[in-house]
Amino acid sequence: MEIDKAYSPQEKEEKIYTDWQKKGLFNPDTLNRKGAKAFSIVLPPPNVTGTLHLGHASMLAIEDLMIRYKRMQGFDTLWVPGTDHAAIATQNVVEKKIYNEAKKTRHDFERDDFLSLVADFAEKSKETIRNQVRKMGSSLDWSREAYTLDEVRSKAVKKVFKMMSDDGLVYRGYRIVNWCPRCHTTLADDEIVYKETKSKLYWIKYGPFVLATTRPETKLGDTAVAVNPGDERYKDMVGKKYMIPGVLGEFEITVIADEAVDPVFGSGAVKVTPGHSVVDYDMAMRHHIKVKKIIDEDGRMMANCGKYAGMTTFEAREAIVKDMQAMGLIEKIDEDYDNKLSVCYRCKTIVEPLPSSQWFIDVNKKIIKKDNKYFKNGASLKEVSLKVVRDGEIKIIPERFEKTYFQWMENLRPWCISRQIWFGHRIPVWYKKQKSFLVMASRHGEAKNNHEKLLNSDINYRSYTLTEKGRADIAADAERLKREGHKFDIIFTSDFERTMQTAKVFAEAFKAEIIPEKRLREVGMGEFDGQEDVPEGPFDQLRNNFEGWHHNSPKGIESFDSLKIRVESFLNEIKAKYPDKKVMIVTHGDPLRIINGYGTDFSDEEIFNLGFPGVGEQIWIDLARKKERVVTEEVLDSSEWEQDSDTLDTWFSAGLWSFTTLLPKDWDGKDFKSADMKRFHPTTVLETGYDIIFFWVARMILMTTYVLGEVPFENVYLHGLIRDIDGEKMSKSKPETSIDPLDAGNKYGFDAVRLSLLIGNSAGNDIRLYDEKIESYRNFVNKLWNVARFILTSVSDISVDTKNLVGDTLADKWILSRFNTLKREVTRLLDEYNFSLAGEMLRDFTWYELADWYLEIAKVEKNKDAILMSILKEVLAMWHPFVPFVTEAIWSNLNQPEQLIVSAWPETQKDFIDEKIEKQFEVIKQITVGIRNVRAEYNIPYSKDIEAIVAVNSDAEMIESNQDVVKRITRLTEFKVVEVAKGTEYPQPEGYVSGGTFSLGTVFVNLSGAVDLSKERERLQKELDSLEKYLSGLEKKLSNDEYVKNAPANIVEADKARQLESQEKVTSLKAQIAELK
RNA sequence: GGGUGGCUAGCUCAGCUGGUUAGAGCACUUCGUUUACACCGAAGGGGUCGUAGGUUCGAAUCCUAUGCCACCCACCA
Repeated sequence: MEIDKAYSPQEKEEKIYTDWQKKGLFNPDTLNRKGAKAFSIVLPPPNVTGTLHLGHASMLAIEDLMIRYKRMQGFDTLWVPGTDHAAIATQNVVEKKIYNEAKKTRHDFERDDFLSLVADFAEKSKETIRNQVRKMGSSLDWSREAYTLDEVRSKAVKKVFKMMSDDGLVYRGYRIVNWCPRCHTTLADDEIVYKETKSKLYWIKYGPFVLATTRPETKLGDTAVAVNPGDERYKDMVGKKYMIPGVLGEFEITVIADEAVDPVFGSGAVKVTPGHSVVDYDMAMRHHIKVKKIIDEDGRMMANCGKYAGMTTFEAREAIVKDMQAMGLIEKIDEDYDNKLSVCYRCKTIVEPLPSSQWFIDVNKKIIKKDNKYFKNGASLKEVSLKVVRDGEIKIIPERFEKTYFQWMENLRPWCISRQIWFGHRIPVWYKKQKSFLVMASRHGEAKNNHEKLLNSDINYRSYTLTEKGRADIAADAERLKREGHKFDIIFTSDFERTMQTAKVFAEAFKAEIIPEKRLREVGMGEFDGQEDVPEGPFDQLRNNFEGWHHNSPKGIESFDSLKIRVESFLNEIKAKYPDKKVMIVTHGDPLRIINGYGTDFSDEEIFNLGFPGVGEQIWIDLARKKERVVTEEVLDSSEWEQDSDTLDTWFSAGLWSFTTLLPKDWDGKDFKSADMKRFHPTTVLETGYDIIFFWVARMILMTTYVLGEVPFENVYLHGLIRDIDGEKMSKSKPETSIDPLDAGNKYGFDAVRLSLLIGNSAGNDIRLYDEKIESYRNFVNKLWNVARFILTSVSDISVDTKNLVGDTLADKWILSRFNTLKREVTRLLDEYNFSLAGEMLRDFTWYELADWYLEIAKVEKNKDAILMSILKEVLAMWHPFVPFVTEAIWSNLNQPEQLIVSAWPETQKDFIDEKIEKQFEVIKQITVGIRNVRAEYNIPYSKDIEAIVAVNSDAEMIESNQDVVKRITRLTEFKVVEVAKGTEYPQPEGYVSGGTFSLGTVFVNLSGAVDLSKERERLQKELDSLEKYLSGLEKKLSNDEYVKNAPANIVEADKARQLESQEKVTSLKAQIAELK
C-alpha cells in the first residue's frame, strides 16, 4: 500500500468534508435513527458582521466534538447551523462602509433601500461564514440552516411579541432609557460598558446646599435635592421647597429623603436630575418628583435651556461652568476625580440617559398561563428563569457560573426591547393614522374658594364664583389668545360655577358655543369637601400618596382610576364627534392631569407626577397623539395604518433561537409545534462563551420557558475566551500575536487548529493560543498518520477479523489492557465534558504507549495483525471527534463498509484490563530503559552491539520470554537472565556496569572493559542518595503509629511494599558500589 | 462596594472528591538518519505548587487570613 510519508491536510480536508455532506451524514434524517435517544445542539449563530475569529473556531471545535461523539454512540444527533442578523452591529458596519465608500449616511437613503444594502452585505457575510465553518470540519446539518431574520424566524418573533402583549408582559412606556447619541438608539442595561476616566468634580453653591457634581449642565433639569433620611443636618429641610439660583434664573426644587444617598459622600446632599440619570429617575418616581428633559436624542441641550439650547452637553458644561463662576456659584473644582463613564458597548460613545417612549418587557409581572407548567399557578418571567436553574432543570458547566446567573437575573430590570434603528425585526404594532386635533384646556380663573383656600368638589353642596381677579385674568387671557389668532367654536366646560363663568368669558370673546360637561368636574374630595385647602393638608396627603389613591377611594376621595375613566371617555368622544371644530376645554386641576397625560406612554403614576397648570393657565394637547394601536402579526392597510418605526433588540429573536430553528421551512406560523421540536427540543447542550451568558443564555431561558413551557436546553457548557500569547485579547491592532483561524488552518491543517483549541481548554477558563502550540498539534496529527502508515504497511491483511482478539505475548496483553483502560476513561471524561483531559489521555496513549512501545515491539514480534488493526480502527474512532479529517483520511484506506463519522464508538472490553500484566510489562520497560541509559551515559551508538545480563529474584521466565523484544529494541547481541535467590546479590560481572536496579533486580550492561569506575561510582552513588532519602521518608511515615492506625489499609500496604522494594534496591546498589572499589 | 477565576519547571498549562519520589507540551542540554514518522527517536537538567497560619497521621489538593494579576456585577453624585 502506498501512503504518503507526511500527512498533508490541504489536499484532503475539503474533499472529505464534501463527501460527508454529499452523503447526508450530518443530517439525522439520512441516518434514520428516529426513536433513538436524541442529542441536539443549536449553533450559537455568528453575527453576519463579517468573518469568523478564534472564538468561533473554539466553539465549532467543541460542539463538533460533542456531536461527533454522540453520533458515533448512536444518538439521533442534530446540530443546527445559522447566523444572527445582529441588528445594531451589522447596521453599524454597513453604515461605516457606505460612509467610507461614498461619504453617505443612512439618512441619505430610503429605509427600504438602505435595508437592501444591509441585506446584501448580510448575504455575503453568510456565505463567508458558511465556508469558514465548513473548513473547521463542523458536521452541521445544513439542510436546516436558519437566520434570525428570515421568514420563519420573523413569523415567530411577531407571534411571540403578540403573545407577550396579550399577556401584558410587553408594554410601551415613557421611561428613562440608556441612549446612544451616535447609534441613535436605546441600549439595554447590559449593552453598556464602563470606562474609567478622570473627570472634574464641581462643588456648586446650590441655595442652602453645597453639593458636588460631575455634570453641572444637568442643573437645568434639576427638580429636587436628595439627602439621606438619617442625616441630621438636613432633617428639617426634607419635604420643603427651595428656590435655587441658576444660570437661567431661579428654579424650584423639593428636598427629598432617600436611602440611595450616601450621607458620607460629599456634602451628603445630591442634586436630582430625573430626566438624565437612572438613579435620579428612580428616586423621582419614589417621591413623585417631576421629570424634566433637557437633553435631546442628539446629545444636545433642548429648547428649554435658553441660551444653551443647541449646544452639546460638553459645550454646555463649559459655558455653564463659566457663567456659574461669574455668578459666584462654584465653590471649588476637584480635578482628577475618578469616574466611571457609561459608554455604548458597540461604538464606545458616552451613553446619555434620557426619558423616551419605548417598548419594554415586564420581567416582574406575575402572569398565569394554564397551558404552561411554569406559569400555571402564576409566576413572573424572572421567577421562572431563576427556578429552572435552581431546580437543576438546566445545568450550567462550570457550576460557578450559576451564581453569576442568579445574581444577574435577580437584579434584572424591565428589558427595553425597542431600538431606533432600521435593521432588524420591525415591531409588529400598528397605529391608526389620524388627523391632528389640537385642543386647548384651561383651568378656571381664581375663584372665591381658591381665595379663601377651601376645598370644593360637591356641586350640589356649594359652588363658588370667580373673584374679580379671576375674571380679569381670564379676560386678559382671552384677549391674548385672540391676538395670537386662535379661534374656538365650542367650549366644553365643567358645570361648576367657576368653570362656567370662565367659559362664558372665553365664549364671549370667541363667539363660541358652551357645552357643560359633567365628566369635567373636579375630582371628588369626599369628606374633605368644604375643609381648608392647604398644601400638604390632609386631602393633599392622601391624594399625593399615589399607591393609596390610584385604585382606591380613601375617605370618599374619588380614585385616580375613576377620574381618568371619565375624563378620557370625554376626550375620546369629542375627538370622534367634533373632528372639524376648534375645541376649548375648561376644567379643574386634577382633570387637567389626565388631559396632560392623554395619549402619552406615561404610566398612571407618571401622569399624576406631571401635575397641572395653575389657576387661569392653559395647556395645548393634540388629541391625535392617542392613537388606536394594534399588535398584530398581519400587515395592515397602509392607507389607514402605519407600523411602529422601531425595531426589536436583536436578543429578542436570538432568545427564541433554540426552538425557532426547529420549525419547518414552510412553517404556517400557527403554533410552535413541529416534528423536529418534538424530536430535538429541549436541546441537549447549549455551548457558548461565558461572555454572553447574560445577553443570550439568560434571555433564551426567559423567553423559551414563557413561550413553550420548556427549558431551551438541559445543559449549558461555557467556554472561555481565546487570548494571545501574552494573555491579552486578540485584536487587529496587534497582528503579530493575533491568529486568524483560517490562516492557521491553511498552514497547519484544521485538525491541528481544532486540537489546539480542545486540549488545554477547560470549561469557563480562558486559553492562550500561539503558533508553536498549533504546530505541536500539527506534529501530533502527523504522528497519528505515521502510526497508521506503519500499521497498514506492516500487517499482511488489513481486513483481518478483529472480533475475537487474543493476546499471545506480554506486550499484546499489555497493550490490550492499556487500551481498554483508555477506552473506559476517555468515554467517562467525554461524558463529563472534560474534553481536554480526554484528548490528553488519547495523545499519551497513542504516542507514548502505542507508538513508542507497542509498535516498536511489533517490529520484532510478528502475527499481530488482528490486534494492530483492531487498535488502529478504534483509536481512529476515538480520535475522530477531535480530528475528523485525518482520521477519516486514514480510515479510507481501511477498506471499511461505512465512513468513520458514522461508525460506532468503541466498547470497553473490561476483561482485557489486567493490572498484573501491566506490572510485568513495567519490568520489561525498566530493563529496556536501563540498557538505553547505559548507552546514553557511555555514548554507545546503536550501531555498536552490546551484551546485557539481568539478575532477578523472580519472574525470570517472564523476562526471558520477552528477551527478543528487549534485544531488538536496545540492540543487544546477548541477553542473559539470571535468577538469584532472594536476599543474595548477583556479583557484578567484570566489564559490566549497572543499568539500574528495578523492582525485581538489576540489569548489567557489558562495556567490554571500557568501564569508567569513578563515573560509575558517581552515578550509582547519586541514585543511592536519592533512594535513601526517599526510603527514610517512607520509614518515618511507616513508623508513625498514627499513620498506620488512621490511613486506609491499602495505602499503608502500598507504602510497605514500596519500602520493601526500596530496601532491596538500596542493598543491591550498596553492593554494586562496593564491587567497584 | 460585592463577586469570580488564576498564581505549580524558563514559557503555556494538567493535577486539586487529601495518600506513588508533583506531570505534559514548548524551550534547553547530550546523543542518534535503528527499513512509520527529523512534523522523528533515546537519555537528561529544571519546581520547598504566591505568602502566612490552621485542620489532619498525611495538604499543590480542605479551612482562615493575606499579596499580586485578570475578569464580572453595582445607583456613590
